[in-house]
Amino acid sequence: MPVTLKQLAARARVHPSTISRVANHDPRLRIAPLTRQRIEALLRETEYRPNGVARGLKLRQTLVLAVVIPDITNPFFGALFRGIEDGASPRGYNVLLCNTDGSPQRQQSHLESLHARRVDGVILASSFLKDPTVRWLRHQHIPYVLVNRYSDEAHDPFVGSDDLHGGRIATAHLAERGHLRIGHLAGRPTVSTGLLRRRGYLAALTERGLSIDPGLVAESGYTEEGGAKAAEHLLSLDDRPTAIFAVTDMAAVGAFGAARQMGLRIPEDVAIVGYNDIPLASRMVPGLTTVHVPIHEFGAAAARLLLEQIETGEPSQRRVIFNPELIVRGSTAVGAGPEARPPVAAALATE
Amino acid sequence: MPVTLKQLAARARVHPSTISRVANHDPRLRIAPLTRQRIEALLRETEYRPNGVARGLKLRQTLVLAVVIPDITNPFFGALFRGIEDGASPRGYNVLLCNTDGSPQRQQSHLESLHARRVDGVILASSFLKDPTVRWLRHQHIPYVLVNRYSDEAHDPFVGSDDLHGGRIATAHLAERGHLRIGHLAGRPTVSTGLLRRRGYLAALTERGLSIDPGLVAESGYTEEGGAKAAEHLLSLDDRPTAIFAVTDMAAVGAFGAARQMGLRIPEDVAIVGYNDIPLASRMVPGLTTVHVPIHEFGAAAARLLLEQIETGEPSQRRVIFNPELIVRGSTAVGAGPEARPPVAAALATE
DNA sequence: TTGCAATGAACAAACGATTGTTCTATCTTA
DNA sequence: TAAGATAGAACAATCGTTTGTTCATTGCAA
Repeated sequence: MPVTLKQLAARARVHPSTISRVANHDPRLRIAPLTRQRIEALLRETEYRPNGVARGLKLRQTLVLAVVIPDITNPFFGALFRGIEDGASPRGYNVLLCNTDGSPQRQQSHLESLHARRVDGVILASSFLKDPTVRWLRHQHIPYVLVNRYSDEAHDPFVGSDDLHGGRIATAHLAERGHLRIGHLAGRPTVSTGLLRRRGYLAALTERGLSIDPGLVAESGYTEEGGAKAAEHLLSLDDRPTAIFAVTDMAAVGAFGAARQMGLRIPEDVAIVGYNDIPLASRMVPGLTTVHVPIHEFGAAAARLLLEQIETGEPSQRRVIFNPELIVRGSTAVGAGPEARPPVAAALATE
Repeated sequence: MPVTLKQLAARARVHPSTISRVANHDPRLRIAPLTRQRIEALLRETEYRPNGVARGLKLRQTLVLAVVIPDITNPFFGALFRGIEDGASPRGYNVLLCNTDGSPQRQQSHLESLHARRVDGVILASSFLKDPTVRWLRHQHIPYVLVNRYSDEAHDPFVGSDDLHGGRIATAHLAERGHLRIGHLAGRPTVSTGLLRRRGYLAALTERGLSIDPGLVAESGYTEEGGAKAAEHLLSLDDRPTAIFAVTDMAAVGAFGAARQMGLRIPEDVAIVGYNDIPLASRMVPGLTTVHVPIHEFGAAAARLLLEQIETGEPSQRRVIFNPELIVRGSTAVGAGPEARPPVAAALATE
């Protein structure tokens, strides 16, 4: 068992409080130089470290944060977590990681457990629009920050990107490449990123005078499997899209697989754009054109916002919005669009 | 502030201990049915949850585990973490995640911090051979399990794969494909996986009667960048290898990039084998031949071993070793080896 | 020598739970 | 009816810190 203040006090023949004051460099402490030296030597010799649990009880702060995400296996959240840890660790915080797999129930039960542990704050990257869990967090006065997805436009501290704009530039890029039938692998409209990127997609179509075909929007969710399924559906349509904007890179990866499976070439037969610019995007062959967002920065900024609230004791409503940026790679290569070579379906359609 | 036992006691006009006993279903409690009902109603009404910090102090257990890894951004560790959480979460544990970036100093400072927090146990996936940090863990009587890498052959509870065998079958596979000059992107010999997979590589060469050329072993570490650099070096040699066994998939991914950069085709000009079978491996083009290990199982087994120690209070020395399995994919495709088409360097060498 | 200010350190009350022990009625039983 | 058993709940110590307050010395000035 690690040494306690009381044991040290016994050895030094002083009161535990005196040891505590020496260890904490209490400025109000008046102490004889010799006594101080004796105690300091003892502290070093025993490598005394205060019991964090007892300290947490007394000081009402645990120096623990929690991060709640859908799935750490998704590279997006790996990078996000690093950003958070890199922001929080130097300030003495440790970080709990909780995966929800997208289940609201697991999210709520994780949060209740975290609350019982008295974590100092929570970063939530798995929130839904109008999420009761977020309201619960607010109601419990637990400091929190939403990241990537928001829940309620105005009231939550939030770090993310302008998803509407991101969806728009991704889709506009495909339109500029000459694509007329652009499909969308969509997130659920109950999630802000899903809703906004879809809106951006629709806005871009309208702005370019392209017709909107609801049949070209397929809900994929944010996973590779979901992306593969939804893409397979779209690409099996009689007049299939010549291009697809996927709500996330992982969905795009699924679409890559589905297209390959169906013998379609990328970008010749179908162009694909993703979202997030995870490291995998640049490693694919061809490279995945995608909307870049500074994932690590998301995490770092979220940590900052959270620590700020913890330190001031005031809930914040600050929103940090990064500007998404299109990164063009091979999956939408020039000269491969429909203007260069009419896709199979288009050719058939002229019969 | 959440409600406390004392406040509830005041409202119910009983002693706090009575509330505690009702809340915990203390079997030794004798209580009037009406009083019990009154208290139970109060507990439900106020949604009382005991303060985990106070509970931790009194019971000397925090229900928190910690996972220490090099970098969660590496997909291997993402899957590992999920395995751990899936094993620990149903038992009421939350899990702290700490990244070391391979630095022994960060590892040690993380562990000291975790110890001060009185985490119930630690899963360490970033240990070195003869790691002073591991000795420190043992000395502090902190329950721990090493995973993937071990530190000291006999004395630590460990979950991993037979790396010697894995390195051997990976290399043997390349030899069977007809490769005579097989390079190795190696891990540092101060890490068990690095050392053993290298030994496996050497053993396979010897067994196949192939000559051992120390110049064909380049230290890459476990990152993509390291793999790229080391591969570039090997592939620039006058008599460059026609095949490469990389110590991990991430290093292999780096090698993929380097080969591409140099205009070499995979597998025609250079065949590549990785290790771990991360999801990325099957998504590469061509698919990456690799040594499969059950990563999620690693995590689940490590959690089991750790919880077992925590519950019995006895340090364990159990070792769970999984059998690695070769997964053959396009990066070592048949008919593309040197017997089918002499690689450039070999052709030049005949001049 | 008395009185008062420093000085140096002990005291004690939290923080919020858990749990062995003790106390006080009430009820049996002889 | 007195003694003992039992039910029902209070008491109190403890986990290891932190921190406002109090207490004893000593030193110095009057």
